[in-house]
Formats: sequence, C-alpha cells, structure tokens
Amino acid sequence: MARPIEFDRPKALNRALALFWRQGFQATSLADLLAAMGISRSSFYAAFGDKRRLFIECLDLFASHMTGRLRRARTQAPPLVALQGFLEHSLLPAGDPRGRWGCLLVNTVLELAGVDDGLSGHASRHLEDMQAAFQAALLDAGATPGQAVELAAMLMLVSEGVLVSSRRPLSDPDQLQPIATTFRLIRSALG
Amino acid sequence: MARPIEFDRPKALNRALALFWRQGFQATSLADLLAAMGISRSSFYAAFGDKRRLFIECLDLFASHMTGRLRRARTQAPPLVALQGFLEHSLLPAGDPRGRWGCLLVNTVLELAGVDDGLSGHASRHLEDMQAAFQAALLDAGATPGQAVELAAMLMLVSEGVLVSSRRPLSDPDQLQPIATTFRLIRSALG
DNA sequence: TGCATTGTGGACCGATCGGTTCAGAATGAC
DNA sequence: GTCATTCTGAACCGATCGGTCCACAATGCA
Repeated sequence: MARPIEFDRPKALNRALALFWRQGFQATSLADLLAAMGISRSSFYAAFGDKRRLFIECLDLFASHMTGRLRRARTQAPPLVALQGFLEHSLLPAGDPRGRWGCLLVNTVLELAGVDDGLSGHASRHLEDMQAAFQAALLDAGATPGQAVELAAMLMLVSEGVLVSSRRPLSDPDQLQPIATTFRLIRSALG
Repeated sequence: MARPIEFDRPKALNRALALFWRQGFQATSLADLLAAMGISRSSFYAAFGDKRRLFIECLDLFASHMTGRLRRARTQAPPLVALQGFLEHSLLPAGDPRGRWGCLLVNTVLELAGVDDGLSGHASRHLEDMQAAFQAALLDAGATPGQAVELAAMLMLVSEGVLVSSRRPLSDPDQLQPIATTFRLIRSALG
C-alpha cells in the first residue's frame, strides 16, 4: 500500500512528547522535532498539521498516560497508598531523567498562561480531571464528601508543588520527604 | 549633567518585571520591552546590558519584593496568620491582574529548566530563601526544629501549587479554600 | 509495465529574533 | 557661545523561526 516504509506515527508522537516535556513548547523548534522524530519536514506537516496541533496531541497523550498510571495504581493498593505512590513516582524511578521533567500539563499551564490561553487552558482542563480522580480516591479512603472535595483540592496544590520542585536542583530526600509529611497530615485528618 | 531628561531606571525595571512576570522570558521580545519601558533600543543596551542580564535583575527585584512582603506580614500578625495571609495575598487583591500572574520565580523555574539552567537555578535559589523564611516562622509558631523543617518543605510545595493554580482559570474560592485546608491541618499538627 | 501512494530533501518564503552601530537631537555646565 | 553628556531613531546584522512547495525516490498493486 505504501512504498517507502510508512513511518511509525505513535513512536514519532512519543518522541515529540519527550521533547516538549523537557524543553517546553516555545523552546522546542521544528528542527528539534524533526531530528527527534526522524521524519522529514514534509511528512511532519502532512501527518501532524503544525507545531501547535502536534502539541495538543502531546498534551492529550500525556494526560492519558497520567490517568492510566493512577488507575493502575488504584487497582494494586489501598486508595491513600496508591495516591502517595502515584505522587512519589511522578518523581520517577531514580535515575530516569524524566523524573526531572516535572509534568507536561503543569509546565504548559505556567509557560503559556497569558501567551496562548488556548493551550494553557487545555492543559488546565486535564488537571481538573486529575483532581476529580484524587477526589474519588479520597472518598474510597473513607473521607466524607466534604472532606474529599477539600483534601483533593489541597492534594492538587501539593501535586503541582511536587511537579514544580521536581524541576529544581534538589536532592531526592528533599523531594520525597514533604510528600510523606503531607500524607501523614491527611491520614490524621481522616482519623 | 544630562541633556535629555535622564530616564527613570527603577521605573523602567519595574515595567520590564511586569512583562516578564506576565509572559515569561522567551515570550517577551525586545520590542515588547522597549515599548513598555519607554526607552530606545540604544539606551536599553547601555543601561541593562542585554535581555538576559535584565531578566536576572528582575528576578532579584521580584525576590526582594516577596521577602519584604513576608517580613512586613510577620511584624503585623502571629506567625501562622502571617504565613497564611502571605500565601492568600500571593493571589493578590481580587481585581489586581497580577493575582493571575503567579510568581516570577516559580514561572521561571518551570519555563527555563533544561533550557537555561543558569536562570532556572537562580530563581530556584531565591525560592530556597523563601523556604528558610517559612521555617523561621514555623519555629516562632512553636514547632520543634524537626517539625519546622518538615512543615516548611510541605508549605513550599503548597506555595508552588498555589502559584501554579493562580495561573489557571479557576474561581477565587477554588483558589483560597485549599490554603485554608492546609493551615487547618498544620495547626492541628502543631496543636 | 505502468500507476497510485507515501515518503524525502531541499529550496524558498516572509517574519521575527537579539544585538550592534552611528549620526544627530536635546540639554546642562562652563 | 562651546563642550560634554545623555538619549533617540533608524539602519543594519546574521541567525532562526514556523511554514509552504515541489521535483523526485521508493515501493506495492494492478
């Protein structure tokens, strides 16, 4: 059906995602993308439209990775343990450089608020979904509906903080300890 | 001493700060800066060196504004009240658009990590100073040294979260409520 | 053997980027 | 008046930006 081997679109998308994740939208040039994705300029525009549309695809892909990871964690541990593990592993397996890239959604909210509110808002909406998932987990952990709403909002703040601090040059213990502190407080609040 | 009125350097610096704060480093062009600062290209390079050096000046100025605000708050209220007020007023006086610009330091850490680690690290160092100030306030509030360290680290996470979420299109109550929740937990931990 | 399909590579576009340079206007000091 | 000093405005630089276009190579299908 195709003569020159059809290139692997999902793989190229993941390569682009990694670049945007590490460097942000503006700092990632078309030349960077083409080199990383291993495709030509012409194929790029044919397959992905343009840089902005590709970025939206990456945001959505990243969000689906996150929600998938949280859903998987919840099947393997009690709610609070799953939540804490989810946060701790957002500062990924030590050694994996992605652990220092933070979260594409949070990065995007901050980089593009006031610059491209469309993209920034799109990322923000995905974060709302995450917060809803937090809330569901807290309900499962025995929180009252009111507690679940409040604690999920606080947990979103902490998460955003974690994902900011993961991009700072801090030691691993300095990253992990405050997460443990937070969950200690939450457990005592749920009593 | 000068023939054409010497321009107001501090005022120009504050105008530049506002631009960087709102739009970030990369999205702010020289043309933007010159228009906002009301000076010519030539004066700009004579007075500020280049865009990057100007940005560093803005980071330092912003940090001094923050620490000054926290210091002032601490003279007017008990430690925990001062801390909570400091955070809540980082989402500034409702109506002031700066309340939706987050924090230049946090914005910079995220925008430039992996792109310009010099600038990102510079911003991060200022955040460490803030965390030290949190720690001092917590000690004053009666925390043990160990508690102060742990809670200050958690409070820095929450702050970073607050300053992320302030750039998201959320309602004012959704911004303020999780701060109150956080301090309720902290008080019960110190109680 | 042709034909349609899927990709490449590179020329090319206008716009913008940060930064340099310089002639000259405006002013205060003498 | 003359002389420094301070700032302007615009021309200009090379580089890079995102995006378009097109001639052509490579392949599977008929």
